[in-house]
Amino acid sequence: MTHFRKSPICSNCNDCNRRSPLFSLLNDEELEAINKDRFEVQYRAGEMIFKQGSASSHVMMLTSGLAKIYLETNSRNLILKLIKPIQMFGGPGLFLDNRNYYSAAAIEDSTVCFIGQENFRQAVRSNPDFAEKFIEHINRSAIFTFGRFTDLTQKQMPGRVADALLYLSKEIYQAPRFSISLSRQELADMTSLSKESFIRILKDFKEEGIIVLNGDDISIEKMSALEKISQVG
Amino acid sequence: MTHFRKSPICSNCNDCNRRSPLFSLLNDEELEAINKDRFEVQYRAGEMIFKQGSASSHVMMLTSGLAKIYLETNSRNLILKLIKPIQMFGGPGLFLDNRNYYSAAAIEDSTVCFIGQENFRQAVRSNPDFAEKFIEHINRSAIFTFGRFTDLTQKQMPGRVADALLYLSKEIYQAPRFSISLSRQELADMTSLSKESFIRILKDFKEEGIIVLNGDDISIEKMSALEKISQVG
DNA sequence: AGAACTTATTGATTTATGTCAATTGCAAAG
DNA sequence: CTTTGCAATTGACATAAATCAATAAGTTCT
Repeated sequence: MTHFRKSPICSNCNDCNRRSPLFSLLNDEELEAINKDRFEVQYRAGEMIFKQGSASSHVMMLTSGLAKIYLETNSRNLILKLIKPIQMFGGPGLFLDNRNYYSAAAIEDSTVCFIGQENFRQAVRSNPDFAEKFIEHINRSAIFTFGRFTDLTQKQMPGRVADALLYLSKEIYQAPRFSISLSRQELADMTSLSKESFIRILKDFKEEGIIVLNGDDISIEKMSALEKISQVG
Repeated sequence: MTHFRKSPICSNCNDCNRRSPLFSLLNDEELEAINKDRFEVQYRAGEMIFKQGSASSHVMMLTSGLAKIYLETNSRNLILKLIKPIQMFGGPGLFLDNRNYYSAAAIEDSTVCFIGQENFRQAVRSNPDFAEKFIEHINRSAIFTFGRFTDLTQKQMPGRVADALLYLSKEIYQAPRFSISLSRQELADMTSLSKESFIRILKDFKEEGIIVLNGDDISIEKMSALEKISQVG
């Protein structure tokens, strides 16, 4: 009997199995070992999940809500990606020095499932399919980062704002119309722009009829125009 | 009897064993499988090794020379990192869609050893230590990329030029004095600056006595000043 | 050595983007 | 319903960095 509640969405690891291509490769025994140790923590919007530089002892799955993965620098934060259910995060320091190389924070109220590193590691060792799939996952992350890399270093403001909107629409909310739960500052942090600049471009898009904007409600009216802007940079 | 020559530095995989922490974990059998299939290709300075978007069928080791890994975009190239002997490259598309997500080209005359993907994959599957070490390697790359990411998006010109010089001095040439084999354009591509801007900052450093510059010969006179500039950004 | 190229350097100018400051809008607390 | 505080917006201005154009310095070829 514990006072830590498990989220309704994740009563046991079979839920993750159904939703994550990675865990479905585990056999009963491996799964049970992970399931036995795992625990969940609930975060309020805005709360930090872990901080860059701190010790990293678990692999994490976001089971509800929305979180941001971001790099902290002298001056500002740079949001690398958003995490939605059910996605894994917390990886890079694993198998290395067990430290976090980025920070994570909840954007909406969120639930995170913590999987013991040892169990995870054991699964990698004992299950080659799992190991391959995990490598695939890491590589996919690396490729995603490359994309961000070129986008942020080579495109100018309109292209980057378009990228952010397309990312939110296609990857996160999966709809042309959505109510955004990120602040303007966070949107700017996604694009490595100042919030003022981000707002200005957003206003331009609105005036050009590419989007309809009402506070936090955004509707993309001319998807192809936005894609064009993203491509041109 | 083949007309493809093997490089003197890499007569067989034991050389890589001695030099790469990764391959030393393989047993004789795994090593022999890899050794049997591997082949080497020699590149002249400037030649491309593979191109972003093309099919990726091998893991590669640079056994001699110097190469650049770079992302190609509409407008310019962005050098992600340099590869020197003996380092592995060519990874991200493996275990995924077997395509290259960046380009590679020789900066100096170079030799590349190609390791069949299937053999490599088999080693990952059969040898958990190797798998772990490989994951460690990928994670290290990811972390390196994060560093580049923040450097290029957050620092301004002097900080980025300082980063490039420090990287060349500490990681690549491992000396405070070196003769650079990259063109000014390539140096600019490392920092995501125009070549004119890079040259101007280099000139500033020279005038401030931080470096002595003579064509392609660079001597870092005030290492700590350069580190300071790098940190401040 | 000179011609034809390419690469590096420098200067003048334009442009993109950040910063600072003021105002507005909105939500929580009394 | 007002007050208080914070986020969003807008405008004016400053500055970092790119671009364009001209010259200089090397390279390669003959």
